[in-house]
Amino acid sequence: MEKIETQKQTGPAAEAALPAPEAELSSRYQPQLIEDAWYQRWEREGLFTANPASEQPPFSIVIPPPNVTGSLHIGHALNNTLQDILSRQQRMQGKDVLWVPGCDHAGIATQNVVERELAKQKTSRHDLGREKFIARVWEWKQQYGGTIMRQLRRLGSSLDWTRERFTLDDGLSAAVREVFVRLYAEGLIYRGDYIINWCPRCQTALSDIETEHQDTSGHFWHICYPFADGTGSLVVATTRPETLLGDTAVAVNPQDERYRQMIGKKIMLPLQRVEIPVIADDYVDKDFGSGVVKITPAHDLNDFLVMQRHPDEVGIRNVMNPDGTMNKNAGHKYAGLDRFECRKAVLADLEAEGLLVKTEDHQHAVGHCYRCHTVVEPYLSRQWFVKMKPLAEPAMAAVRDGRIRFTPESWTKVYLDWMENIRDWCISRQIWWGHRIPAWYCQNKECQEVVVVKEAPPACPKCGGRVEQDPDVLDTWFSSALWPFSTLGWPESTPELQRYYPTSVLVTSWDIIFFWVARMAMMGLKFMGDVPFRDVCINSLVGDAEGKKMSKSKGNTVDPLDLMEHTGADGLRFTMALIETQSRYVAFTPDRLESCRNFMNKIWNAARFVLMNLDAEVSVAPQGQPDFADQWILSRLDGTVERVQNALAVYRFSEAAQALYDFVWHEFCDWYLEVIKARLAGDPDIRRSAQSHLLAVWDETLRLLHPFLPFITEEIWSHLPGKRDFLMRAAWPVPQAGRRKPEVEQEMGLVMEVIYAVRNIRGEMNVPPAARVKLLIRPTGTQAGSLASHVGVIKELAKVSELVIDASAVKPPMSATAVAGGLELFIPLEGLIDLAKERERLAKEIRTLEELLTRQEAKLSNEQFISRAPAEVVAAEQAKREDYRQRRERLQHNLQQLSA
RNA sequence: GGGCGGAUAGCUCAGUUGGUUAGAGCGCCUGCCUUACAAGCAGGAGGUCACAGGUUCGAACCCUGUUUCGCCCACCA
Repeated sequence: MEKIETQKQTGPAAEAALPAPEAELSSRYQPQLIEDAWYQRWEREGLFTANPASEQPPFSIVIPPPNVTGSLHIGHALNNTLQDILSRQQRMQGKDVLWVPGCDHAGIATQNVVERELAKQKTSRHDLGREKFIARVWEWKQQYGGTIMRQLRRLGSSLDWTRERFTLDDGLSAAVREVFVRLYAEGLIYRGDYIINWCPRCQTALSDIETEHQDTSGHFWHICYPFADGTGSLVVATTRPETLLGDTAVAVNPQDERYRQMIGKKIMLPLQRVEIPVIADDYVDKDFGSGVVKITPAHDLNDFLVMQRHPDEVGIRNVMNPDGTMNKNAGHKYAGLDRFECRKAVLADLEAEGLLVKTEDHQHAVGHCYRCHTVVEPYLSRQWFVKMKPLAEPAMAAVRDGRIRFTPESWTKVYLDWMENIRDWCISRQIWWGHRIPAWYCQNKECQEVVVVKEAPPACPKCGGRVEQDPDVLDTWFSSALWPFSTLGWPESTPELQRYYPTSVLVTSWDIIFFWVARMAMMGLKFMGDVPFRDVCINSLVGDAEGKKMSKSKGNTVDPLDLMEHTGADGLRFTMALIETQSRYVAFTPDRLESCRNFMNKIWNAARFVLMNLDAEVSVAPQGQPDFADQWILSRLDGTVERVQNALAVYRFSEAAQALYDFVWHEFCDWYLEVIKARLAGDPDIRRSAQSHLLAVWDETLRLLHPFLPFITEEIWSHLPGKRDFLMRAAWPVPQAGRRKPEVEQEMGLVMEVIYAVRNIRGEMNVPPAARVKLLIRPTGTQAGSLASHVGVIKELAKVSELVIDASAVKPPMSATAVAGGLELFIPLEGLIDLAKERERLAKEIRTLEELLTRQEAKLSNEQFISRAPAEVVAAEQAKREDYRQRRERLQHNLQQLSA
């Protein structure tokens, strides 16, 4: 109630902005005049709002929350179009639909954006301090954060805006703390010193999957490590010579005969002039390189693990600052140098000392920050981690036993493979924008208690000392992992949570299966005891015309808002549906968009035709018996309903869109509308019957189209006769067995064949379009009877002046001939016919038939085929051969006659 | 190193358990401003489905291998 009141206040202004529906459709399709208005009407009427108290079965989707920093790109357009198609279809099918909108705070990304703003103003987050900086980000969020949500409205997304969420909302933040505290209590969250991926530019830890490995051509430097006692040396190879400064051991394989004697000896580490031991560890592959590995525990994961296995022999020396420069442990000569500068300096110095044995080119994968693409440094630091194995087990089971089902199915393996090899998740980030880790440390040096609780404790519960909260925040994906239940009110037991969890389907792209889908599965099972979604529909990534991934840096992006400006939201939506074929990448090409815009125009014009041929009093209830053409189109429509329904049920959006396109354009417009014109111009009774059936078919077609094309269909619908509620809440069509008429479709097929054949002759013979021709049909079988009732249609659509059907007809001398479905067609073309041309045309047709016949004979002379193929297949092939034979004979006969 | 996906018309792509003359959009050619639509209508050309084997009565589709393009994962310094 309250909501409606507030809306009324803004009502008059909004109302004034809406154009009053006109009696007729404008002669041109102008989407920009109708789309925003309809969205406002739907939203004001509460048509997007779910009703937890509803009697209807629920259907729910949570949006993959876009980054607050973002604006709508083509991938969002695709992803949200698909979700909206499903939501609208389900709503029309009587479900109580909840599609939850919202944004992700996108920790590092957003912080980077605001920091760049600050840099422009010659200041920084460090100048501002934590509190002021965070306030600044919130300000920024208030100002720009709504952009993408507005753009989703523009696209027509039927999101329930009364339930919009943001990952930093109070409720969602409470959920984050709840989860953290519970996992910590169970020992599934822990804190420790490990090698993590460190971005020296963002100055934060990253998880493994936030590190993107790129193959890079680098070098392999072989360096001489002399023994301390002067008895020789070992050669080690490295791709990162600057880490030499942090070496605390050299390792060989214990089985390696070459080095067995050296184990336990001391190396005098070059440049650093410190002694380090030679140790033995199985990790060393004796067949790789020299079989000797330098051990740098503070800057390499494997080396760190080696150190842990040899705690008494191997020390640790961190030689780098968080910003990627060398620290004083690196030695005064190198301290302060950037890591890559230091690399050069180290190499130069080794060279000078004659210790650089050789330099090889080397291809290797180098980790880069997924946010800023800086080279990531393996770095020893104290971080928070989630223990993943116990969480992954149930998440794997849920997929294995089908409680979660991927579409396309092939993603299942990707998901499971990753889960099988999962490693603990580093969740702490050294940034400020995000959920602060709910851990407090007692400042009393004697105590040092770590307190992990949901709300800040006033003092240390153990010693009463002062506590300070951990300065770090959580990985953004930690809160995203809770999205399917945190948005529904968890940990409170809300009606929404009861009703809409598990959600029905998750629609997302494959690039975030690990980041998001897998983690939601784990967290949902852990905290809700059930999967977060039943189906995972994986949509494509949209590339450019060359199939390249779109990115701002490549400059090959297209702005969906520009596209909608040009084509309307519906045109873009249809393009998105048509393009989604479940392959990894789909190419966005402007001609595809163009053809969809043309389709919108076709629909608009069909609507105009329908409207201008309806009288105001026409009722939707069909009057009188359906005519042959009505039966045909209803049969085709019914098939289309089934195709679209089946395709959507398995998320084959392209197939569904294609079925709609074909039906509307090539059946409804090309044939039904053309055929019905005569009846609409006929006697009042005939006209009325035609109108009512036309309206019924069009009515249902609009319903079928609506989930794909909500705006244009709603607009057209509103102009149809009769007092009409929103199309958006009309019932979606269902297939009705009684409407399928294979015999009618077959008969219509024959009529179409005749018309095609005549048109072909006209086209090939260059008969002027306006000129009418005579047509003589000689039936051979039983088709004559059925054909007789379609004389009018054939005459009209094939531009025939006079049509004779006669089994004893004789081919008139100067005439063109064709054979269609057991019928022989003669078109007398005295004066018009070009004999040579007709001979050529016939000869070509005969050649085609001859080729087919040869193939057919070969097939049928194969005894294996006759004996082993199913009888109906053999029969069909035989019938085909007969058909080809007859047609060839007729045409040959006619050709001879023509030559005579 | 492991895994995945693609190779079909000039271009971008469909082709759902193997069985009509392999389809669409765009482009191309011919003719049309025919009162819903030139953002359109009618007709047409264009493909040894990457290659080589195999399974089968029958393969674009299933199997094996090859070539080639792309992607994902990975603690060989």
